[in-house]
Amino acid sequence: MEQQHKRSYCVDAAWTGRADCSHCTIRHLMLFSDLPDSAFDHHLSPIDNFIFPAGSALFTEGQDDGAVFSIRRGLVKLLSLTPDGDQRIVRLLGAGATIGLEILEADTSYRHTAVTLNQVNACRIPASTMNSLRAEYPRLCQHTLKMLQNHLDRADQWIVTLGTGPARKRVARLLLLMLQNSTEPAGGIELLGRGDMAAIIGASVETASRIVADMKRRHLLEKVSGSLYRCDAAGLQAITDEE
Amino acid sequence: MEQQHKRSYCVDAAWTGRADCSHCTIRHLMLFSDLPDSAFDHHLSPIDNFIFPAGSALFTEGQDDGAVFSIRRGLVKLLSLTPDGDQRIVRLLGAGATIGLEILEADTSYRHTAVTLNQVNACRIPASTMNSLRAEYPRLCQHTLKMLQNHLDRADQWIVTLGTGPARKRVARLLLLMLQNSTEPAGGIELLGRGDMAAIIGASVETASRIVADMKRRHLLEKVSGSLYRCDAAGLQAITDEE
DNA sequence: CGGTAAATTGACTGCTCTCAATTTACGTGG
DNA sequence: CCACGTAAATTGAGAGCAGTCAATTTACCG
Repeated sequence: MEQQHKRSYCVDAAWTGRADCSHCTIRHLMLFSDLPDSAFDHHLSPIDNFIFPAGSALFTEGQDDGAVFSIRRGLVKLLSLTPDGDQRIVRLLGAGATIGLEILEADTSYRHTAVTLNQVNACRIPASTMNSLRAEYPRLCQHTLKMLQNHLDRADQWIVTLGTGPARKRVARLLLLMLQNSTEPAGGIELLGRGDMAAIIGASVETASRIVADMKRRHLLEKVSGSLYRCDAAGLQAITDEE
Repeated sequence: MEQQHKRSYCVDAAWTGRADCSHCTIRHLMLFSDLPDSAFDHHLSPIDNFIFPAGSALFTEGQDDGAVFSIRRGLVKLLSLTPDGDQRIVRLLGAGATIGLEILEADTSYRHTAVTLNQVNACRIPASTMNSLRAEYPRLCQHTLKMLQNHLDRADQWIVTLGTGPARKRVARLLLLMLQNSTEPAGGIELLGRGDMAAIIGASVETASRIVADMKRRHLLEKVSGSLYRCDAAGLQAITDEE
């Protein structure tokens, strides 16, 4: 477990304009999928759309921006500090996920630091807007429950599949997991940095690197371009099933 | 990681009678703390109170009893299966916790197997009762959100404090965690079985046993009676802070 | 093309796992 | 209350896995 230097993440997000939820192309999987178009007509606090470059922080642990973020495109990691001062990634979230829901409870702050892994398009929804909408549309509360439950399921799966067994199996399971959620065609995924992999499976950077390098040599991973790799799902599955 | 044989847990729970929520002595921390007394006057489906002996299953992964359980006394472990077929404990829950909330979402089954670690007193609340109460009292939905968020916080903490670092530190953190939640006086805790500890920290039974035995020799743990031990919080803290 | 950060590799140490053997604890029946 | 049987806990020995420290190599950005 290496001691990661706490770097300050840049926050030079580009404001893309006021969000137009009623015409959102992916509203079916978003936070407001249940609400009628009329719900978006008048708010006190506006919903804004941003594009964050890779490596920027949407929010920081302990802070309270008073807003949740709904991810439209890209990948976000949630970081927690270990007792030793290292950072551990406790979740990876992509399009359709809503993060920072914890601040809907009064007098709380963000539980994690949320950092983008690539270019991310996300809407910032003030907590006050959520609260007023919830008063008007009880179904929103139901939907929020569903999303929290989804986070919980992911957290439990994280413990069981990425926190158990030898490092090689954990990496293989991580790659298979990313393959499932990948938007790339034909078994392609954006390979994470070794430091991020290490912070996910709870191992050192060197261990993560050795395992990935070995998988490349065995042609379980083949470089396509940049960080895009095509991977052998059957071969990876064989690793998780070993013994 | 040892291959645990799937034993069938006994389910010989004793029915203690119809629950009387309006006179519940610990209602302030229970599921229905927000509701007025009048809410409990008439339900289609009854709320029952049970006493489960140690080692019995409240519910099983994949099953759907259509009820949540509110724990009044005792300790419950939530088990998940790893890809290797072993079992991993993903949460420990005591008085005031409500488990099985996932079945409130339509057409789902329990995500874990819930097994009692000692004698447990719990109320069984049918999902239908929850749903009708929620329609009547919007605050219940709020409160359910709060409880789910609490589960999520515990899961994240689990990953970070019990899934990271060398085994000795994990055990020390586990003991400190149990000490916090302990109802025993003066640093006393009910020590878990080595198998359970191993399933929590993700190590073999032998490793857990060696660490605990060593802690006893170093007088960080002193037997009081049965599985009740008094532990040296400062000494344990020193272990988590090592290096 | 240089400069920096990331990835890889090597060497070595220490931790954890597995397999096996005891030892201890506990509930049951005599 | 004691003997017995079973399950849990402990301990030992050896192999393999993972961590650390340090050196290179590679990738990427002006």
